[in-house]
Amino acid sequence: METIGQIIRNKREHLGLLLRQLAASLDIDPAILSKIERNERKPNKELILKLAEILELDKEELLAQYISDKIAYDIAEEDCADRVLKLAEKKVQYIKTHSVKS
Amino acid sequence: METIGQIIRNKREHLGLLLRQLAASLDIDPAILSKIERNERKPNKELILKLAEILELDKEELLAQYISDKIAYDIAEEDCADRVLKLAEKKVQYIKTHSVKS
DNA sequence: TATATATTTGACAAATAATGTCAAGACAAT
DNA sequence: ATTGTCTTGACATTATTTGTCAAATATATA
Repeated sequence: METIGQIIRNKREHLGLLLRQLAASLDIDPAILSKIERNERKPNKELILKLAEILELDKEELLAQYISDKIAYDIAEEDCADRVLKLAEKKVQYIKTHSVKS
Repeated sequence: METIGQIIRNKREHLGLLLRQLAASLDIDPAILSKIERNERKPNKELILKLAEILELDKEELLAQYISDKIAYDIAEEDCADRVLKLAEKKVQYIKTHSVKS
């Protein structure tokens, strides 16, 4: 299973970009990008969208990977992870059907 | 659909406890508990476990409600919520099967 | 080996978010 | 009006996230 960091690093290298070059495009310090690619630090949503743009990756897909990573990390340690995900699904449905459409 | 706050308030009132009494048992300010019961502030895991203990609620169940609340809140705004949950499920499986058993 | 370039690491600062404290306000019952 | 309960909001404290930087490490090549 490929991590977010691996996806980013693979794509960057495939495009022949240096870490500092991509970092410059993203307007962040190369040290941060290095840590993100090694999954030592988590990118935020804004950065994910920028990355998808620059690396020509599907925005929705990368975002889904990013959010699911966060969730998996949150609940992996719990032994009720399956139940949690089922409940979350229900709640999302509920929120969607009951929220005010803008 | 019952929220965490509602579950707590219902049970507290059913047990005939005043807000300040339960707050004292939990060793928190009544203002905080008031906000938690109205879902204005989120309890943390430690508090959830204390609450389950004192209110005689199932620990696993309350914890599952609490975590799924957090997740649903995180992803409800995304329009790829379903995909995110499916991915999270896979990742949890992966983490579980690949993590070192203590 | 020496030099240049790229990445990693860790210490630290700054910004942001979570949590705790408190007093005044609102509400209901008597 | 007084008492008791809960709510609200301003503020302080603490924790977490995010950003900055320079030194250390790694890699390649003359």
